[in-house]
Amino acid sequence: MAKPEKRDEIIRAAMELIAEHGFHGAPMAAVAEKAGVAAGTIYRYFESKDDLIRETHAHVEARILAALTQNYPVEQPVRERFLHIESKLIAYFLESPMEFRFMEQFFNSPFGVAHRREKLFGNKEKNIIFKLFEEALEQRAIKDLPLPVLCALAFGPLVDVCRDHILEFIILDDMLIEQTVAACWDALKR
Amino acid sequence: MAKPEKRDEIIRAAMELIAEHGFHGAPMAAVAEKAGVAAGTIYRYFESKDDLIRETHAHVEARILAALTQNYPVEQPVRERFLHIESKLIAYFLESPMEFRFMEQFFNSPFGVAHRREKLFGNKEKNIIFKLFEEALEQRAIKDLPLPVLCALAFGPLVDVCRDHILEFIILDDMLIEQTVAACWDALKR
Amino acid sequence: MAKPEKRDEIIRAAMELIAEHGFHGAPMAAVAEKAGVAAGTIYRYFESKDDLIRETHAHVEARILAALTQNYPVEQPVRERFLHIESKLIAYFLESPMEFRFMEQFFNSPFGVAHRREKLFGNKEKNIIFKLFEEALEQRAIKDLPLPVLCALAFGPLVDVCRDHILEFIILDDMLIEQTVAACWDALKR
Amino acid sequence: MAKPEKRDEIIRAAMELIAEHGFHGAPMAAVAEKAGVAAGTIYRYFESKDDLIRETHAHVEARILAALTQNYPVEQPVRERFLHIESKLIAYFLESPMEFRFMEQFFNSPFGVAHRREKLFGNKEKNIIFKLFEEALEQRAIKDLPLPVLCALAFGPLVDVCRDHILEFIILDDMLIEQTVAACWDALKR
DNA sequence: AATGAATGAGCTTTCATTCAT
DNA sequence: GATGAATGAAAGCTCATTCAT
Repeated sequence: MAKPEKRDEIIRAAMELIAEHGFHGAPMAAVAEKAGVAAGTIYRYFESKDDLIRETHAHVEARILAALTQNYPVEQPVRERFLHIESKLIAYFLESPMEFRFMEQFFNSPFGVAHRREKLFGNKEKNIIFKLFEEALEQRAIKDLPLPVLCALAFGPLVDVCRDHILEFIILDDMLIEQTVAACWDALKR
Repeated sequence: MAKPEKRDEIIRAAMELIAEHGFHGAPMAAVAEKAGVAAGTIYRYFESKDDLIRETHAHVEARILAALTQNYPVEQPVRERFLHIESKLIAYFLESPMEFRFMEQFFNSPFGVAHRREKLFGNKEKNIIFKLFEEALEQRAIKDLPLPVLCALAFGPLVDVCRDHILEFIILDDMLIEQTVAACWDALKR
Repeated sequence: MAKPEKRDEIIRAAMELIAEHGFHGAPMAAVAEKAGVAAGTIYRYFESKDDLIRETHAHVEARILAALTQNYPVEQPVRERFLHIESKLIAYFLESPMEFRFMEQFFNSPFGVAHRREKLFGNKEKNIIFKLFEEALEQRAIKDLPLPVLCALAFGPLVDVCRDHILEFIILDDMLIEQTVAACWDALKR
Repeated sequence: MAKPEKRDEIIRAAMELIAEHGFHGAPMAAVAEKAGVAAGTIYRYFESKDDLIRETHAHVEARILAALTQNYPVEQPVRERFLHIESKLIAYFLESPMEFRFMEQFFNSPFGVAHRREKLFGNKEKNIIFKLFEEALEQRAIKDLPLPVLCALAFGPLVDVCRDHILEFIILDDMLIEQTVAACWDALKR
């Protein structure tokens, strides 16, 4: 197996184990076995378990961002672009429940807090979502609230309904997805 | 120290350690030290670590429910009652950030999933929130959506903004709280 | 409850718990609960767990010796007396499986070794069995072997069959008991 | 140290500690230290302490069986074969007192009971001893008694005298061994 | 570069014993 | 005398990480 494939296998194994069993339930030996490598090999690609977790997160985040960006209707009004992002995100999570569960584990941990802090206050380039909200604010299309509050209104319910679907508390069909996304827009719009 | 005080001290210690460091940042030895008892003493009050966690959750949940119920405006329209609950909940969380963080850890764990499943599908008496949503649905005051979705719209953003406040990503003043709660209502209302 | 009754209750509780679950499975707290006293109370009657075990053994041993001595046919030939002892012993063990199991636990432990050493080499008065063997040796009724070997031939099989009966590997009826005892005599007799 | 040697060292350490101090005088840390490995290492070779004990027993049992089978006089009458087995067994135990004491601990424990039950009622191939007794029964060379009773008569005294020798209550010289074995045969023979 | 056996600190839990009431 | 809550050492076991091969 060539080098980058091995790295990917390790990340995939870590992601699935963490998604299913939490950080606790993903010992390095189990990650190694699932990835088809020796335990020591992981340490050639990642400095430590923490590093592996952060890199796994970066990997998943990149895939999610790619999914959101695909067919992004740049030319359309903010409302349409918002609905696009929300729908794509829900669709992605429902198709990739492992990645969803991994992200939940990640955010609900010291890693996630550090990551959000960096995103909000660091000097990294703003992502597509932040840009959309800023444009919407300028156009006075949405309520004049701080970015974190807008994110909360837009994504808080979305994440909750995805979780409930994955846990089989509800069944999210197209109709319900549309209604949920519309309700989130109601929360945001002026 | 009398018996119930010791139990309370242990619960408080567990709650704070779990809030700050998660379940695996809260070894029983640390809980014991923080509570000012010997490690073995915990097992006079709780069968196991799992039991301690569940009892800690029950303790916090009872306190939250008490806070919501206090001065609950039974006679007023559903919208006012909804605003009451949301405001009280935010107020409680901001005053008790440890309890908030504990609840987050709890819900994001096998305990939390089991607890929600029981709440949704078990035969326990419906709580004040479920009752309010059902009344609101009957009056056609809110969108006709499944209970879990309504909860997501009402509490998803609320929890997010509380977390952001506690992590000092934003500062939730009275004005901002009011606006956030109003936005949640916008998401729900027909 | 008067003092000696309490002591007896503790001994009975210890005996039964040790018989059923071994020394491991008889924590002092369980002994106390079974005896209907507080944990600390045991230490008024016995210095330590070891002491309790030794006293429990002495208690059971005395009861067994009493059973053997009852109706002991002093006037009859050694063979008849031997058969009496063997039969009484088997009868006692089958009626009191708890005591049998306790004795097995006891002998198979450091306590038991010390106790036998004391019995063989100490200056305590010889018991009925030792006296019987010595008389039989004088009369040249049995093989000229050291006392421990005679005990082994006489009681080794007996203990084994009692254990097998209690564990339900065999059913010891009167016929089988008689045959077994007779076989033991065959081993001893000249 | 190569892999199988390490496993053997652990078994040897466990066997000796259990022989000398019983199951609860053999904590895993002590076994590890005596074997010259780290505590965790044991768990690479054995699933649990129970597993280690069972494997240690299997190891010792295999060695004993090998000793009995060596030079087994297949062609000779049952009596000679019986005397062979008894003598070899005594010889083996006296040469390997640790293994003898380990086996005593093992049989006097839940493990041993389960093991005997399996041997008596399971469908495993009969061992050399059971086969010998069955042949002897067919030839009407020995008393018509259930297998467990025959075992008791044959091995009960044998085990007792070995124990007494190891504990230095008696000294088993060749003469005494021969006499004891002969006495056991007297118990069995018609 | 890859392996996987070995490590040992750290986890949860038990229990003989003490002592303030 | 009796109580039983409290103690804390010690148990079995796990797992991130290292390193000789």
